[in-house]
Amino acid sequence: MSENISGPPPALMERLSYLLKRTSALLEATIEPGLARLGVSGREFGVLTLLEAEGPASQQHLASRIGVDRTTMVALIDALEEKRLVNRRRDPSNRRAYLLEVTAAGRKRLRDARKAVELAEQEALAPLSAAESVALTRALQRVVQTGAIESSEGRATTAAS
Amino acid sequence: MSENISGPPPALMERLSYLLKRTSALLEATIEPGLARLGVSGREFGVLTLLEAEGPASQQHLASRIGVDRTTMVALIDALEEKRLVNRRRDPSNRRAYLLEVTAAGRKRLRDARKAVELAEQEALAPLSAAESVALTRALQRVVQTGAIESSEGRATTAAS
DNA sequence: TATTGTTATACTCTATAACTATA
DNA sequence: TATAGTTATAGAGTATAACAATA
Repeated sequence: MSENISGPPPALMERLSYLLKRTSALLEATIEPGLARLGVSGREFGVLTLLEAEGPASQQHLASRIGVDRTTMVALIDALEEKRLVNRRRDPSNRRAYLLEVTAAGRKRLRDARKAVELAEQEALAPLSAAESVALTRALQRVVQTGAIESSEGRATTAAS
Repeated sequence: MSENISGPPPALMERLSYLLKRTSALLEATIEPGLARLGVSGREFGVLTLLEAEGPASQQHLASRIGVDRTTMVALIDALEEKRLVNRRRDPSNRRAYLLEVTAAGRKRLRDARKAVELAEQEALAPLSAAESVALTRALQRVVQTGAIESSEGRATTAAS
């Protein structure tokens, strides 16, 4: 009947796993509203980013790149296609597969979404100096890079958005 | 039929949200096997840590501290109680509530689990220098601390383990 | 009337198995 | 026989609603 505005548990603030999960959730919560106003989810933003960067690709390719099953990809692309942000074209050289491509509207939407995401990222990183933010990003990049190499000898790990 | 050992998409490696999610997933994947061998999940480890640090507490208190619903807490405590790691005692001053407490076996298990977690954390952070690891932890702590303050004016965000 | 723990239930997310059309 | 996309379905995880005991 008193201490209800708790704040994060000090006992967990030294646990890197907790810090990462919580920071990730925090950033996602900061990002999602902005993206929602633009009519895309975090994951859709990831798919659009990937598709623009790595050219026309099949659903399967995209799925493996993003770390989800190909069956999960179906609904994702369904939604993006319905919003006219992505196009399904048959691959002439393999008519089982699609060549997915970002539409003009999709590229425009992606630019706006990227701005919204970058704004949210800056907001979440407000307590850090510019140099610290860069250091954080670089550190995470190295961990992911190394971890990805090692886990390619074992099971694959997920993550989109 | 060639580029199958992909690695992380460069297009997403500048996205902090992606880096955080992926690092978090990577670390969790590194931690879980070690904890599994000790018979606890990541979330159970979090509950034990919290309970040891913040003394006897009710399920509701614990749930709000960890950011889950009180109904979710029931099964969690059921499992910990069945393993004799946590004890349910009625609160004499409020017989609706429990006073949950870590058993002696629970404290022992927690010590072992903490060692396993710290080992996994070091493994995941191997590509960073000691100074960089500390900087990463400190940076995340500040982001979480600040973010927690701001989101207490809005909705609560989750994260356990 | 409100609160703690509980259960039943529904919802979300994701993967596995099985089908189709292509190869 | 294998592969790309699809569908149906099942499993994990979580929350909402409703109930009993207590306040």
